[in-house]
Amino acid sequence: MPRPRLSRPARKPPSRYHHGDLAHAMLQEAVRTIQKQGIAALTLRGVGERLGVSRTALYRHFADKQGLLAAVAAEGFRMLRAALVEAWDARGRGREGFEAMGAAYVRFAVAHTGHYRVMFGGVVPPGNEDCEVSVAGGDAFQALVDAIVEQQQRGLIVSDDPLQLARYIWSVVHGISMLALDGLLPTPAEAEALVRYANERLRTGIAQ
Amino acid sequence: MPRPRLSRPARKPPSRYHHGDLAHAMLQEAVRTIQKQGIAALTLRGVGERLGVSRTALYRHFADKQGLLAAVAAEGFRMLRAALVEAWDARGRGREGFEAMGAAYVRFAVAHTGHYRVMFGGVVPPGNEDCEVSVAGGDAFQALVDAIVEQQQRGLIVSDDPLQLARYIWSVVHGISMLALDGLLPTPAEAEALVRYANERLRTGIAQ
DNA sequence: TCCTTATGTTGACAGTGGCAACATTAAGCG
DNA sequence: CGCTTAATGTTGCCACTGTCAACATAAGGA
Repeated sequence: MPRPRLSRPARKPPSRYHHGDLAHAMLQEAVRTIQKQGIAALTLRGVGERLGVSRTALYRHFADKQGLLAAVAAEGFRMLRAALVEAWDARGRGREGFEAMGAAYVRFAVAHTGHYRVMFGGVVPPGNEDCEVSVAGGDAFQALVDAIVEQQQRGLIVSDDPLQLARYIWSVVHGISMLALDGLLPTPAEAEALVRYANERLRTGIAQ
Repeated sequence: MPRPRLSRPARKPPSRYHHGDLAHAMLQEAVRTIQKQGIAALTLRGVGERLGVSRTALYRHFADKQGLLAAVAAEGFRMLRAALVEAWDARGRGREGFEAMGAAYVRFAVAHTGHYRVMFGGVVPPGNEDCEVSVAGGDAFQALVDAIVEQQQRGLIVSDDPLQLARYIWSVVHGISMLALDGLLPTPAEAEALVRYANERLRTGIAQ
């Protein structure tokens, strides 16, 4: 029940009826819920309630629950891309920066479980080449491709098809992230150790 | 409504009240549903209906929906393990067999989407070290470790910690599988090409 | 000022997982 | 054979969920 307005509304939350930036708040709350309790526990009613808003307010900002999840995935891919290029740039865009990129990937996955699980949980039905989440995902992948091409031009990496190389490397970091998320790498330290090991073996191969 | 029994029951389905092997049938039906329509579309009522059985019959064979999904995951891990050792054994337990193992992994993931999505979708809450699914998953992983150790003893693979090596290689094949499942590798042929490429780069590394 | 649009709310409905109580069959045992 | 008991399947019921339609409220331009 909406308690009667006691005094005239303050400046910052002027009305309490219109939230101001509900879409963003809902995204945040959805991510927090998934991170703490898993995707299955995400409830539109719960999100609304925790934000002090009605259960269907969401429909003014997202098409439906799928839409909310798609937005989470898209935001996740944008954040991932930012983390990747940041690591790559901050460490000199050389071999060191490239390895930092890998570490940044896994660190993102572990730190932002809520996003990551939605990004790769088969939640968004694949196919739509030009939907927001596909575009964001493609951009993140492209950051890796760009770094590979740059390394190839400096002769630091074999000059195979960059796309294939990128897929291969993406598989490695994504696989490590999944192992960590599924609790198969007990501690975060173990995850970082695996990343370091993977970087070494990635460079030199496993053949004797 | 159960239509009145017109003639005495035939031999094979003697009663129609007791199904005979309902647990197995439900597993099968659940997998089929997930494969065709995704995890979100899996409904206990739907499973029961499609099997000509009541909606709550499932509870005589599984604790709840989670239990059914856990059984799917466990069965998946057992099937995966069988596929891995079969490929490893059939191709001579050498380098060729080892690469066949990788190909078999990806082939399993692509062919059994229904199982694979449950195995790695974050559906089973991690932690329980000794639950059925954890054990089955550990066994599948162990098959890879064993193959690595055997290769190391023949001097075909660098003699690093086998566990770390196994995690690294598992990450590669799991990552490729995920890319394929999420539709990022358009055709199955493209997936196989990536596996072949990964095998080559896995051996020799990416450094120039 | 009034009208339009954006935003939030309430009521209602079908579908879902799950529990308790009941019905039906199979299986052991004299 | 008959009786008892456990296994298996069913129905009634409940709280909860996503979603839509209708309504309420606020913000902004004319």
